[in-house]
Amino acid sequence: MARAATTSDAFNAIAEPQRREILVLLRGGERPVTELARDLGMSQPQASKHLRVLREVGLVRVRGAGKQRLYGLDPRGLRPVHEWVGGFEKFWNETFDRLDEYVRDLEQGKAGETTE
Amino acid sequence: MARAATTSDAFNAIAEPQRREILVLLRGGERPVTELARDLGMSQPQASKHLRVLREVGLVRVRGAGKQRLYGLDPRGLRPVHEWVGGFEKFWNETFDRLDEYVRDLEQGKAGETTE
DNA sequence: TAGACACATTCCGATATAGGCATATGATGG
DNA sequence: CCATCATATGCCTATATCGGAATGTGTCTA
Repeated sequence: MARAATTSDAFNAIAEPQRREILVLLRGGERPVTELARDLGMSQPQASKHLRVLREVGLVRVRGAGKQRLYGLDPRGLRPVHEWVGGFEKFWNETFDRLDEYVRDLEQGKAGETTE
Repeated sequence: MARAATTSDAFNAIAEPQRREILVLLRGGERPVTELARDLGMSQPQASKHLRVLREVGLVRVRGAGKQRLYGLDPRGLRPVHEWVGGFEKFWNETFDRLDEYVRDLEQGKAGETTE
């Protein structure tokens, strides 16, 4: 079995840096494909392909505007990711002291061990 | 060019569901490989491989404890992900009304368009 | 030192990329 | 209807998986 499809969920979709950049750009408002491609220094086909993936996982919406197709953000798709990661937040805030101590223990190896 | 390595960063590492499950389990404390494998219904080699990836991106630490190797969470590696996704948070809270309106526009297509 | 137990690594096969390039599809204006 | 501009898709190559099976490495303990 190979790696899961990038279209399987938002986690896979945002694993690709260029797709993340697209999403960031779209925070500024809707944009046509060509503009995205130019601003991100990628080919138009690549931009279209990335946008297809983002569309399939529901992170982006399209609407036609004359000849152009304007892509806009649909950030709701990121909620699952935000929530999942949020489940770890307390580990680097609230409990930061204990965490540091904990990691230090791991590094030194309470039973003698390399952190690697 | 193929897809980026799963070890390239946390985003890629957590794209795999089983690795996310491992991290969730580790929130409860350190665990040896076999236990993780058993609890997640995967083979020991698979568990080891996933743990290797998580280790390489710094999401997990190991320490030897006798025959066993205890894996523990290092949630700091998730901060970049949390922060990146957090940049979109306002889009589904603060501005939720405007967002809904916005998405509705996209769906109907101000210029007549299918959302697809 | 040998045997057992815990874990890591290697080899294999099947698959899904990301990117480049060429080309098809779509909508607009004349 | 045709030329044009904006996008989408198809084809191809190289690569990095994920999973299974077998095997290597490391660490006790008798």
